Amino acid sequence: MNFIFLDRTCPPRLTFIMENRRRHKPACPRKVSEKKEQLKAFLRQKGFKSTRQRDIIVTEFLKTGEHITAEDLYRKINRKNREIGFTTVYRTLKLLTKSGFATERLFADNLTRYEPLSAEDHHDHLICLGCGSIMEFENLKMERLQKKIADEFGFCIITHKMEFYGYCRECRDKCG
Amino acid sequence: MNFIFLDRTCPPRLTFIMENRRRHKPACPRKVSEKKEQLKAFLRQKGFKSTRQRDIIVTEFLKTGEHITAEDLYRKINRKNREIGFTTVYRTLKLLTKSGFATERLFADNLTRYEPLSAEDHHDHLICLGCGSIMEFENLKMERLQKKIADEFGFCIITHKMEFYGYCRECRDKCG
DNA sequence: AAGGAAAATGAAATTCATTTTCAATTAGAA
DNA sequence: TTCTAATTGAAAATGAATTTCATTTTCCTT
Ligand SMILES: [Mn+2]
Ligand SMILES: [Mn+2]
Ligand SMILES: [Zn+2]
Ligand SMILES: [Zn+2]
Repeated sequence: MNFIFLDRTCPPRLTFIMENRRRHKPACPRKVSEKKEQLKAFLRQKGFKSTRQRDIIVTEFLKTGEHITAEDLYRKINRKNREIGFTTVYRTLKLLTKSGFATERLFADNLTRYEPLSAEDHHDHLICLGCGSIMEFENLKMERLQKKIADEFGFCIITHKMEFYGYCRECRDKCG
Repeated sequence: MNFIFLDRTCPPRLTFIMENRRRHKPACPRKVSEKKEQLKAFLRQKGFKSTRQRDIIVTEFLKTGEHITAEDLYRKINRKNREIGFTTVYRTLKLLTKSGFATERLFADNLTRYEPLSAEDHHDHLICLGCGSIMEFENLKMERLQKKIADEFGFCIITHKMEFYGYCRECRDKCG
């Protein structure tokens, strides 16, 4: 598991955030196999091949459900399947991303994480510097305000990135 | 100069953004020397030393005024001062950051840039995928809304990151 | 003005996540 | 089954960021 040392810029102080401890939101088995069917169809349609490795990797990725690095997913898979290489895990996550089944995220610790999420779907993140938990939100008012600000500049937004770093309820209560 | 290839995640399409072309906002000479005095006082107070290299690097950094990589600042300085090394430019930018005279920024191209800005001062960015220009904004309503969202999660925000990627007025008009 | 300790410098080496290479293997169409 | 293109995985390459270390410089103390 990745222990993340997040180097905060402003006050020259080091905090660390641990591996994502958010209660998992693993897709239910039905959803997982549904996704897998979609992917299989997609691969076939594009002339890609379905392989044992891809199946295992995708299954594990969808089961896990949240912001995971290629490295961590590899380790998780490697426990049971010693023969699957890191490179294949890495490439499968890239493939999923390009195919619209996953989204790449780069948070402040500068490690690439993936989450099973169709490309169109959007949300932003609250990241706890204490325990590393990641909360997600979507706020219409926010999106509207963003558009309004952009408009004032004559700027047309294609994507945006919004992340809050701070302390979650538990960590705030604990550390004061 | 850094030509930045920004790999957008969603639609698997490559765009590139060129070196920051924003009209420069170099601090006026008076402000520059004022800052330099402040820094000198700071260094002395902390037991650091004032050196010819630091003076040159800081001067050039403050003159430049905007989001620049260590590499680019080095190249700029190296034209006139062949004997100043990259490492020293890098270390000076780090020092300025730790001292609160500069802020580190990591945009989507994953290169560390620095801007001369005191740590407390805050703004967000609009980044043009066409020409690489970077616009800055600050919006009170936005900050309040962020706080409101965080509050709903019992989350206490320490810092946040908000960046819009898209096309500026000129690029929008040009490319349609 | 020396002298000396601590800090700074810069070339080169290291780190570390990410990405690519390449030879061997495999999927799946014919 | 055969053939071809795709896939795999170990190892190498990449590239920005950071550290190392021998040398030089600053600046405080005699
Ligand atoms: Mn998410
Ligand atoms: Mn800025
Ligand atoms: Zn927490
Ligand atoms: Zn533009």
